[in-house]
Amino acid sequence: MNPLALDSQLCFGLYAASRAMTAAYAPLLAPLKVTYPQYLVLLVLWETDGVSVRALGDRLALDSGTLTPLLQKMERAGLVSRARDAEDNRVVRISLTTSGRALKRKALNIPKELVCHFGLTLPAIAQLRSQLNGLTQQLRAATTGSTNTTGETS
Amino acid sequence: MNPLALDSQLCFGLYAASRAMTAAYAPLLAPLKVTYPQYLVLLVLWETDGVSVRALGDRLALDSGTLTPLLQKMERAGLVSRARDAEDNRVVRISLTTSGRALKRKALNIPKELVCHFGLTLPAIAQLRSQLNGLTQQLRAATTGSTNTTGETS
DNA sequence: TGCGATTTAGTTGCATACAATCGAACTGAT
DNA sequence: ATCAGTTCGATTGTATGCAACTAAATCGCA
Repeated sequence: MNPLALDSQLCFGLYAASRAMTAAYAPLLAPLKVTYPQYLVLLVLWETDGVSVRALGDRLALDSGTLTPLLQKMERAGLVSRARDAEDNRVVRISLTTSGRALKRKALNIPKELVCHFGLTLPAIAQLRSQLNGLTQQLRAATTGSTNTTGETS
Repeated sequence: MNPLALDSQLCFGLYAASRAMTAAYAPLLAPLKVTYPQYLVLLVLWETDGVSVRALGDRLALDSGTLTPLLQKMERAGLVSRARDAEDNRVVRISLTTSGRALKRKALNIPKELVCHFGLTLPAIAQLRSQLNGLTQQLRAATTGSTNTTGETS
């Protein structure tokens, strides 16, 4: 069997599924006037308002090169405010505006609407998500810890 | 339970896993001097040389807006050649150069190297891939078919 | 045989991703 | 206090993705 067959690659399965998922979100996010990554930022802020750019980046696995322009757009859109931390002037804290908080109500039914299209049961989704999280952990360990070829879980 | 909890979202699991996978490929692709999407194009061409841009796009779920500049870069890099089809002058066929074909040998061990980092068994990978493919199908059906709820093929 | 609809690649504009780098702000050992 | 080292967010440059549109070529039906 060809080890380089496209359809045998888990990487391509992930890549295709991830983009298909983003495309599936697009029509649901359009009424909120936010993009998919902006929606992810909102998910974090709706859980924990006032996080630093750094904490946001840790949570979403995105760096400042991606987040800074994205957050500036959200600020211009009136969804969040950005302010230097008084304690530590290096830190920029992101806070929801009234408008950003209000958007949560319009987003509440998005998960349900999507699940309707999944063709999967809720437990199957949870199990898949769990597998993906495990895979992500393994990949990150293998990538950043590339000095460690022994396969240790650290 | 909060339906908008970031960690409960399958979408984020996919998004994070996909990017972690791309990051894991980076060091393995660096010696080949290709990016991850360019590697996917090569996987297709190593299977079927001389495909049209359209067929390539169908296979990878990418449109000409993404593929055209990417293929032009690969042409400048000497990996592929692009030529109009004599039969149908709208079609551009992508063919591997000698250099592009030779690269396959250097790529042969990439899948094995990555599996070593997965922390998953081969059957588990195959099963995960299968689930992801099914999910992708469902999402595409739900997305493209959303404008047309009547079941028309147009 | 015309000719409007369709198909194909290319182009443009916008929004991520991410590596590399920068400058300002903080930290800790001296 | 001081200064090398670190952390933080911003900036720059490159490479996707994708929607919307264009131009050329082909198709199909009256």
